[in-house]
Amino acid sequence: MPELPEVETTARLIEPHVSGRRITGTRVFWERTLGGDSIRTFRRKTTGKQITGVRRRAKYVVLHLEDESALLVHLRMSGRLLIEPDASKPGPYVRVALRMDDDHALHFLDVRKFGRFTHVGDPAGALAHLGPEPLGSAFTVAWLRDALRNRTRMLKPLLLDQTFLAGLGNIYVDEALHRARLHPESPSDTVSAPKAKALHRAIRDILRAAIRRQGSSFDGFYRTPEGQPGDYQHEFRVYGRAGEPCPRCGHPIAKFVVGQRGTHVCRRCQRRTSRPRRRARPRA
DNA sequence: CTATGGCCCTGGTTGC
DNA sequence: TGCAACCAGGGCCATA
Repeated sequence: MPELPEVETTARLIEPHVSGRRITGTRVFWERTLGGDSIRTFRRKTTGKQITGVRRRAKYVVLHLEDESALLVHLRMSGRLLIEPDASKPGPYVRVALRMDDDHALHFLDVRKFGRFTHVGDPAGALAHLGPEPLGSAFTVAWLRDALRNRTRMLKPLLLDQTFLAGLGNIYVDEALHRARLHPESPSDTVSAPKAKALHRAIRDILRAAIRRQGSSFDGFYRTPEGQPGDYQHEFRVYGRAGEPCPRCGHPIAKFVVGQRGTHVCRRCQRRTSRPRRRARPRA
């Protein structure tokens, strides 16, 4: 599923095709993709506007418009952005199509309709609830160590919480926890300082490597805007490898559910830690 | 603050 | 073989 590396790749690849272009026409084929606006309202807000820049924040592709508003694109499960010749008629799963002033169009495809293509007047405000970027300067070892210590949730749900840290999804969390030898169900405040450091490094290394490989493709959904699959799935150590030997120790990879998410661990490498039991009161 | 569960969706997989 | 039930999955919302 598209997570930070896939969204980053998408943003980078569409940027040269849409930055500086003007939107000359908007078509919407599934209204709920707009996340609240009616088709009429959305068309009014976007048609004629110039796209001044493309960025990524968390798992959003942000298309900045000339009037300081923006389009927030969230790929969710199955969304994709494509650059198409304007003449081409939208394929079966296209939910939104923006015609550009250079005879190309930006298509938002989304089989499962979970994705969003939303216009917001104040992008900074709309994104303000998100946690730090894992590859940004605010995400330091010290920040992570302290942030983990100040919470009590299980590690995996916490790392998936976009208001805690922005951009990780199910795949890269499983990979990072395995790399750092941490158990997804360990309470975050039981993570030692050295482990926090290892987790910090694992997250950054994995995300950077995945971006270098243009993300991960394994279920027929994610492709770059150029139609190419990513390559990072070949580097998975635990995700989707239930029953296979752990690449580090050979112990079979286990799969179970944590916080309603399929979760992959090596039970030998990743030992669950728990909070010290309340000491029983010595009685008389 | 944390945990749980439902909802949104569809195509692919599983079970009978 | 055919068909229905089931499942994955990110974010959001309601509830406890």
